[in-house]
Amino acid sequence: MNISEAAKLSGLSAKTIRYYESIELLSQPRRAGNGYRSYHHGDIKTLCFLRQARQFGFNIAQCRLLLGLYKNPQRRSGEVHQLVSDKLEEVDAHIRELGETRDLLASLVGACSNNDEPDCAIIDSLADPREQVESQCLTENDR
Amino acid sequence: MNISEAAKLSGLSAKTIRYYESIELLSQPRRAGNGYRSYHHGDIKTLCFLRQARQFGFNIAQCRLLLGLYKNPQRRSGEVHQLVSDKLEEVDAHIRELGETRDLLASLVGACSNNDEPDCAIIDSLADPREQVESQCLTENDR
DNA sequence: CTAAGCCTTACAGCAAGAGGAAGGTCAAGA
DNA sequence: TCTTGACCTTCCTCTTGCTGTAAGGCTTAG
Repeated sequence: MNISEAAKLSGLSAKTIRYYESIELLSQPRRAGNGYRSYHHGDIKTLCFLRQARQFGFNIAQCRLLLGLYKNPQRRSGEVHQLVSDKLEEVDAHIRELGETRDLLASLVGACSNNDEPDCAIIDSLADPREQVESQCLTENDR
Repeated sequence: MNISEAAKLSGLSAKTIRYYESIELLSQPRRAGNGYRSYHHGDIKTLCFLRQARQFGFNIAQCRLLLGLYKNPQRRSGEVHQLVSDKLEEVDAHIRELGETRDLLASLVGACSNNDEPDCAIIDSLADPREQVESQCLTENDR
């Protein structure tokens, strides 16, 4: 099948498939007589694997590792497990961080008088140099 | 004061300050006789404003809007409120999405036998083309 | 014969800076 | 006075993960 069919089945775009090939994340596919790329069932599974790994937040380097394990019949499942649980922790940390950001945003939203007057607690708070000092001291002390 | 002092006080890097100037997010600062950029108290507040806005997840275009409101004594606080509550919603949506990703990752981690054998439920699941069909149908139906 | 709809390669550009080269300036110490 | 180190300047390239576009070739239907 041609690249657009492979794209449809895998959920990646044709552009993305060619890009993965260009950075050697994917190996060169077979070519039909006219030079068109030709994909088969196993290729589609690989493409799906990459799409899902990317959706889970693995970057290209990590996808390379995962793909190596996928292709390796002698892999140890413990290695896969490690990569995935590391990612889980990373996502958890990101969620916590975003949660703090959300809470701060919510407190800004609550403090603003939200009318036609120029006075605005949000503006005041954003421009306040002190908003940074504490957290900077904290991170410095952390080290 | 010179740029590195302004950087320290604002929490931005000197690189970033120059970059903001190059994209005209910041106006040209005064220059000392030797050509060095020279910053004063009001500049520091502006820099802090930008640092905080970026930390809250506003992109450069949004920072431009916010900065316009900051500099405008005739602003209506309602406009600021709108921008910030939109961002709050955006962050909320992002958190929900990441939450789903985390749950899926956690289920993968739980399903893996995590040992020296090659059999791995994670690998199988990632390569499974069906994992995509439902969500794709959903998004298509949504339109 | 032509038009649409595929396919190919190759180059440019996006955000939001970080890193580094090459050179000018300034203040302190030998 | 000379040097050394820490600043500062501009300019250029690199990053990540693609997406857009140009210019051209193949295929199939009317």
